[in-house]
Amino acid sequence: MKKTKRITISGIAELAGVSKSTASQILNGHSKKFRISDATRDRVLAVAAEHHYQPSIHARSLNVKRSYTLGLVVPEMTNYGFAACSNELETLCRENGMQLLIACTDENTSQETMVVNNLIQRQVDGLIVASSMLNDTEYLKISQQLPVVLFDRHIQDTSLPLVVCEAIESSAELVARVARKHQDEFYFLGGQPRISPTRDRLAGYQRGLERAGVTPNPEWVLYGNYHPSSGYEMFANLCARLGRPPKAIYVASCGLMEGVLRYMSQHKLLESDIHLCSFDDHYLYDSLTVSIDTIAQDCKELATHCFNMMTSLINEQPVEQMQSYLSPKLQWRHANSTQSID
Amino acid sequence: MKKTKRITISGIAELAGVSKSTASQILNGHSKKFRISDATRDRVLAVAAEHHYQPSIHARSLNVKRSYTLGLVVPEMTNYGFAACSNELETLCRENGMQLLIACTDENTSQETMVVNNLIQRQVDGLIVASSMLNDTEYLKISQQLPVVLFDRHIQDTSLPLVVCEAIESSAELVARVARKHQDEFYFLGGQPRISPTRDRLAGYQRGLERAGVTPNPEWVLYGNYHPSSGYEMFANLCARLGRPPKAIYVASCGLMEGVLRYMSQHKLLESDIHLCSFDDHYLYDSLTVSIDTIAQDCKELATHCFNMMTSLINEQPVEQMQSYLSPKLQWRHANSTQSID
DNA sequence: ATGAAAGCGCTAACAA
DNA sequence: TTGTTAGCGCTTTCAT
Repeated sequence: MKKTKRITISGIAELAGVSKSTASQILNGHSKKFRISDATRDRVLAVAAEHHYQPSIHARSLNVKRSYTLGLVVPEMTNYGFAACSNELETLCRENGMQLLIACTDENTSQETMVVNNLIQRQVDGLIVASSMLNDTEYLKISQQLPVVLFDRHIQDTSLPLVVCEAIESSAELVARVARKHQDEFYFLGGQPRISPTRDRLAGYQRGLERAGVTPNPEWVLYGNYHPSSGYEMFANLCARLGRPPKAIYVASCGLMEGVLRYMSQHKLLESDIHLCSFDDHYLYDSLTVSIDTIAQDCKELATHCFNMMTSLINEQPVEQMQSYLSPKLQWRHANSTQSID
Repeated sequence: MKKTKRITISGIAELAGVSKSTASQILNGHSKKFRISDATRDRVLAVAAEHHYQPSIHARSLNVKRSYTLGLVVPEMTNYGFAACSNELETLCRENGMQLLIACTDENTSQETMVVNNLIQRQVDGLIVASSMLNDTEYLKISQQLPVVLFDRHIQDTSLPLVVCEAIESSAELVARVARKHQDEFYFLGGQPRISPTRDRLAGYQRGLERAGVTPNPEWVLYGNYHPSSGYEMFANLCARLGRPPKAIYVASCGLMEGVLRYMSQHKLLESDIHLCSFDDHYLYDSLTVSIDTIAQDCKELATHCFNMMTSLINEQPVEQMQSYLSPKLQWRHANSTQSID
C-alpha cells in the first residue's frame, strides 16, 4: 500500500502563492494581528481546506515548548473507577485541544517508572498520576521539569499537587454504622499495606470500629495488592481459616471486591448473610444478589479537579488549592441501614 | 515554578566531546554498525545516563517517517469491553515501544470525525477504530495515507482490514436455545439499527427464532443507541406498553444491559422470572440476582489480532487474513440451560 | 501587508 | 572511527 504523503505548509504556501510565514500566520488565526489582506487569507484558507491540510504536531512542538498533550498514569484501565476518570479526562482534553496519553502500570513500580519516562520523552505538558510508589522523590524531580498532579492516591505526606477522595472519615462513618451490628467480627481486606489507599481506608476502618465501641482485632486485617486475584485469594484464605465465610467485611477497593465476588459466586456464597462493605461503587452493585454498602467516589469531579489544576499549573497561573480532598458519598444498600447520611 | 530545560543531544555531544552524529549513532545503539570505539561509546552513554537524557520524540518523528504511536478510537472507555481491549492494546503497544493514543466518540459520528483528524494530525502510525459510521468512505480515504484497522464493528460490506467477533451464528445459537422455552414472546433490544453490531445481532436473533420454530414478531424488535440510558428507556417503554416485564429478551450489548439492569433494580424487577440474554459478558454477571446468558467476546484475542494486523500493515508485511472473525464463547447462566455448547 | 531566514532536536548521507 | 551537512515541518523575529 503506497502511502500518499501529506501536504506541508510549504506546499500550501506555494499553491497559494505566498510564503511559508504568511501561510503560517493565517493558519494559526493570526491574520488580524499581522494585518494580512482578506484576499490572501481566504486564498490560503481555501487551498488548505481543499487539500485537507493537517499541520504536523511534531514540527510544531519542536518550536513552541508545548506538545498539547497530557499524560495519565493509572494502574489498570479495566478498573471501573479509573476507566471513568480516564473517560472524563479524555473528554476534557479533547474539548481543550489537547490529547490524553494513557499508560498503565499494573500496580508495578518499575513499570510505572518506565511508562512515566516514556511519557516524558513524548514531551507531555503535564502528568496526572495514580501512583503505586512508596515515596515521591521521583515525582519531585520530575515536577521540576513539568507539572505533576497526583490523583486517587497520595504518596506519604507529599507536598506535590494532589486530588484525592477523602477516605478516612468516610470509611469511619461507614464502618462505624455497620460495626454496631457486628461487634464480634469485622474484617478488613486491603491492598499493599504501605500505599495511601490502604492506609487511609484502614485508618478509617479502625476509627470506625473504635467509634462503634468495638475492640479492633489485628487478625481481622488482611493485606494483598489491588489486583482482583488478590481479593479472591485473601477471601479464599479467610474462608478456609474460618471454615465459613466471615460475618462482616470492609473491602478497600472495587478491584479487590471483584475477586471477593468471584469467589463468592463460585462457592455459592452469594446467598449467605455476610455483610459486605467496600470503597468504590459500581453501577452493577444495584443488581447483585448480595448487598454492598459502599463509599462512592465522584469520578467526574475527580477528573475535573485534576484537569483544572493541571491547566493552571501549565499556564503558570496561581492555584488556590494545591491539594484537594473530595468528599465521597455513602451508598447504603442493606435494608437495615437505608437511612442515608448525606 | 521555573522549569529546568532538558538536555539535548547537542548538549551531551558537547559534554562528551564528540559530534552530534556520533552521539546519535551511539544512543540509537548503532555503535557496532559504525564501528565506534568502546571508549567513546561508554563516555557518551555515561554522560547521557548522568544527565538523564531523554530524546525528543518530536524531533525524531520529524525525520523518520514514524511516530511510534497508534491511535485507538472507541465509543466509550467506560464500556467494560472497550476498557479491556484498550488495556490490552496499551500493554501490547508499550511492550513494542509504541504509545497508544485513545480517543472517544460517544457514539457520535461528527465527534468521530473530529477525533480521527486529531489523531492523524498527531501522525499516528496507524488507526484502530470501533466506528459508529454508516459508511467507510472516510476511512477508505484515510487508509491511503496510513493503515486503518476496523474492530468490534464493521461498516457495511467494507473491504478494509477488520477484526470483529462473529455475532450472527453465535446469537442464533443462543437465541434458538432460549426461544424454545419462550415461543410466545422474545424481545430484541438493539442500538442504532444501521450499524453492524445491531444488524448482525438482530440477524442472529432472527435466525435463532426461526431455528426454534418461532414466528418472529416485528413488534419484538426495539432500536435505540448504545448508550446505557437508551437501554433503560427502551426497557421502561416496553414494560409500560406490556404492563409487566417481558418474558424473554435478547439485549444487543453490555452498555444497553446496564440500562436494563438499572431499570430492573429500581423497579424491583430483579426477582422476576424474565429470561435475560445478552451480547457481551461482564465479570459481575456471575454475582447478579438475575441470570444472564451471554455471548462473551475475548477482548485479549481481539486486541492481539488488531495489533498484529496493524504491525504487519505498518511494516508493509503481507497479511494472511485481512478480515478476521473471532469466535465468541456462549456463557450459560440459567439453571435449565447449563449444558455448554463449546 | 508579506517575505527571508534562523532555528527547534534529531537522523542520515556523505566526507574525511 | 568520527565529523560535517542538510534537511524533517513549522514558528517567529526581523526586514522590507
